[in-house]
Amino acid sequence: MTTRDQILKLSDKLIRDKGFNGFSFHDISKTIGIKTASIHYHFPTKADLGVATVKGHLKSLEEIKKTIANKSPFQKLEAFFSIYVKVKSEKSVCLVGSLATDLNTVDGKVKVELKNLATAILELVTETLEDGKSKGVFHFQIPARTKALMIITNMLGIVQLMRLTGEQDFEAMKGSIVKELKSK
Amino acid sequence: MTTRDQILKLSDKLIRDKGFNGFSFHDISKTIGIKTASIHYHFPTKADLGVATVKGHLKSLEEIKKTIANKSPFQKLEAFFSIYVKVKSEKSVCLVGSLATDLNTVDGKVKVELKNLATAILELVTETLEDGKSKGVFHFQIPARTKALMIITNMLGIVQLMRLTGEQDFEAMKGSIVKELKSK
DNA sequence: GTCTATATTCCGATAGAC
DNA sequence: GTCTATCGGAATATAGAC
Repeated sequence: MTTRDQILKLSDKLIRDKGFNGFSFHDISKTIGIKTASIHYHFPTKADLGVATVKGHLKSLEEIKKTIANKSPFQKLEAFFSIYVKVKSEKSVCLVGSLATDLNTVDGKVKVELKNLATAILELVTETLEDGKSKGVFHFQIPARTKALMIITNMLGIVQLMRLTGEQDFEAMKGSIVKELKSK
Repeated sequence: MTTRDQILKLSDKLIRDKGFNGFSFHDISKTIGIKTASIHYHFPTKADLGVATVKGHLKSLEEIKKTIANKSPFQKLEAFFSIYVKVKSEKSVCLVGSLATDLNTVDGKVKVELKNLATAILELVTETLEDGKSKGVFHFQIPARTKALMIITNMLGIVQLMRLTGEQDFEAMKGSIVKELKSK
C-alpha cells in the first residue's frame, strides 16, 4: 500500500474514532512511522486530508452499488448494513455521523463532499426500498425516502448509542428493521 | 442568571454546535465578556465543564418526566420530540450525539455521566411506548426497548443528517414515526 | 469573583537540505 | 518523498494581585 493510501486509511479510522478535531497529524505520524511534515507532502492541509477521506468513502459506495445491482432487495439491504457491521466491530462510529457533528468547524470543501456522500447513501437505500416494495417483499406506508432516512438514522445512531446503552442493541435493531419491513 | 449558569448554557450550545473538541474557553470568554482564567474559577478543567453540562441535561429530563407523568402517550412522545424541535431550530445537533462521536477523547467522568443521560432517555421513551401499547394507541411487534432505540436514533440521526440532505426531512420523519406507531 | 500575566503543551504549516 | 528545524498561533491551566 502506498504511503498516501496508508495515511488515508488511518485518517478514516481516526476521524471515526476520535472526531475530526480530536486527532492530529502526530497520531498518523507515530502509527505509520512518518514525520508530520511528510504528511503535508501528500495532503497540504488537514482539510485536503478530510476531503480525500470522504471521497474515498464515496468511491467505496460506488463499488458496493455495482456489486449489488442485480441482487435481491434483502441482499442490497444487507450490503448497506455491512458498512455498519464493520464500524461496530471497530468500536467506532460512521464517517458521516462523526463529521456531521463537527460540521460547523470543518472546511467548506469537506462539507460539500460530505453532502455528496450523504446524498449517495440516501439514494442507495431509497432505491433498495423501492425495489423491495415493487417486488412485494418490503412493506411500508410512508415515502421511500423517509423510510430510507429512518433506516439510515437507525444505523448511524445505534453505533453512536450502543457504546452507552449496550452492544447487544445493535443486533436487536438490525433484526427489528428487517422484521418490520417484512410484516404487512 | 449567574455567571456559572451563563457558562453552562453557552457550553451546552457550543458542544452541540462545534463538538467538545471544537470549542475553546476563548469562545465562552468572548461571548459572555469574561476572561478565560475566570472560567476556571467556576469549572477547574474542561472535563468539569463537560460533566456539569451533561448533568444539566439530566436534570432537565427529570423535569420533563415529572411534567408528563399523567399525560397521554401521544403527549409524552411529543415532549420527547420537543427536545429535538428545539435542537433543529438552533441548527445544531443533540448533546448525546455530539459527545458520543467524541467519546474516545473525553474524560472518563464525562463518559459516565453521558451513559446516565442516555440510559434515562431510553427509559423515558421505552416507558412511553409501553404505556401507549397497553392503552392500545401505539402498535409495534418488536420489544419496546428496541422500538425506543429506533425512535431515539431517528431523532438523534436526523438532526445530524438534515443539514446534509434537507431540512424538510425532519418534519417528514417526525410525522412518519407517529403514523407508523398509530397504524395496526 | 475577576483580573493580568505567564507557563506549558500541542497543533498545523512551511522552508530548505538530502 | 522524507527528513530536520522552526514559525506562529491557539489551547488548557495556574499563580497571584485586586
